[in-house]
Amino acid sequence: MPDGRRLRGQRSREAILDQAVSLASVDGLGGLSLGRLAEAAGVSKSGFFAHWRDKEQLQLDCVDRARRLWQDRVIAPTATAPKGLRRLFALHEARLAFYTDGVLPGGCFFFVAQVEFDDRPGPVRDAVAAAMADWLGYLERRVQDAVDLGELTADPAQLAYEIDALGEAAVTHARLRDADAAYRHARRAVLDRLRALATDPSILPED
Amino acid sequence: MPDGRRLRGQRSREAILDQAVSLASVDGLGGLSLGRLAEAAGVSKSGFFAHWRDKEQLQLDCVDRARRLWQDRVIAPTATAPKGLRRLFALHEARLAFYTDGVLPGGCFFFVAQVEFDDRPGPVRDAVAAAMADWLGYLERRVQDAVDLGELTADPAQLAYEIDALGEAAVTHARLRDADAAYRHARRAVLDRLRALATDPSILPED
DNA sequence: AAAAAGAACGACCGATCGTTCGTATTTCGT
DNA sequence: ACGAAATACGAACGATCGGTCGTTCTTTTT
Repeated sequence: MPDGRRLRGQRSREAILDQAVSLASVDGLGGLSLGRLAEAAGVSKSGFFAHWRDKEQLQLDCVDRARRLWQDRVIAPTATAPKGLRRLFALHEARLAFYTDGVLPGGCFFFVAQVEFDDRPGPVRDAVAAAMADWLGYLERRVQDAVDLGELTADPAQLAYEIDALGEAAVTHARLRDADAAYRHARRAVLDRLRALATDPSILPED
Repeated sequence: MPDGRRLRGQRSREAILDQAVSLASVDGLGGLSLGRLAEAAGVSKSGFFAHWRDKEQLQLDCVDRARRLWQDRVIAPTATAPKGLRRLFALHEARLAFYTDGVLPGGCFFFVAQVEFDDRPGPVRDAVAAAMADWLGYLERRVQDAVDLGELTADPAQLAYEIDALGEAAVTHARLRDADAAYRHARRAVLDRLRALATDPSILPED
């Protein structure tokens, strides 16, 4: 049980990590520079190495931190929605809220990370791939829930791909084109798709 | 009309540019290093500056080059398909073929570029945004064609967003998860969506 | 009280980054 | 034939990169 000196270290470690995830959501895990990170976190560059052996260790911890952030801000809030179709759509809306609320300045950590590392073998790529596999798997299981409840007729893997793709694209569309239109299209696309596959579309909102 | 010396210069300029687009499709326009680019293209690093004033000029030319590549390999081949719904789906299939054929080692230049520059103001961002606006606009007009022919009932901007999102996501899914499944899901998603909106679904393949 | 461990620092390292400069060679316009 | 222009080069520049080292101060452990 840490306190005193160790507590202070742990606090600054978390402050650095939060800054790192934020900066990485904009410039990527590679574009993240230790000098700029240290400056933004208010520590010296060498002080950084008291907490991480090298940049790669920080990157791996960033993936873990971003995972928990996603868990807390996207997955957890949907627990109040009724299991099945409505919770599935709540998941999509929570994701869009994550973007519109500006939780991360770059929009989505994993979106940047997977584009950056999908062609770069190594431990970081594996961690990103595992995180994406977990997320997609979670989506699939929520689709399966709705199927099991008789609310939906769908292939889970197929529908999970669609929901993820339609939500993810909102990040860049919002930044490079029209933000309102992007989120509106992303929401409408999944809503229409779910209503089309639903046994009883009336349990979902009309718009 | 260039020849002789000028011709050689133009050739090496194009060779460098092709290499740049290829490398940038993997590491991004920023991750692209002039040293590695020069080495890959077989010229000296300083020789590069005989063709471009600075890195930004190269990046802008890369955007232009990638646009023409997309035009030649995705848009042009769909000219043989019947106008309307079938040409719209042919466009999606041509895009997936662009990925599966491995035209660019990183999959899609613009995918990487837009993630990289959506938060970085400047001329390159503007060029990327313009290219994406052109592509999305083209998609919308092809949707509108199908609507005008009475083959489709859809909001062009909405459907264009969906088709683009469902195609784009295949790039990272193919690299980080299962390639076959990614392309299968991407194809199936758009096919199902178009068949659902079609006046006469039988003019599209069943699978 | 002594010793071990943790946090943080400034100074510095070699490598690489984008870029500039001077120069040599070759072809083009006149 | 001749000067201008284009192509390409090697060497070097300042800046920044990730990372190391030695040191100081404080806390924890023994």
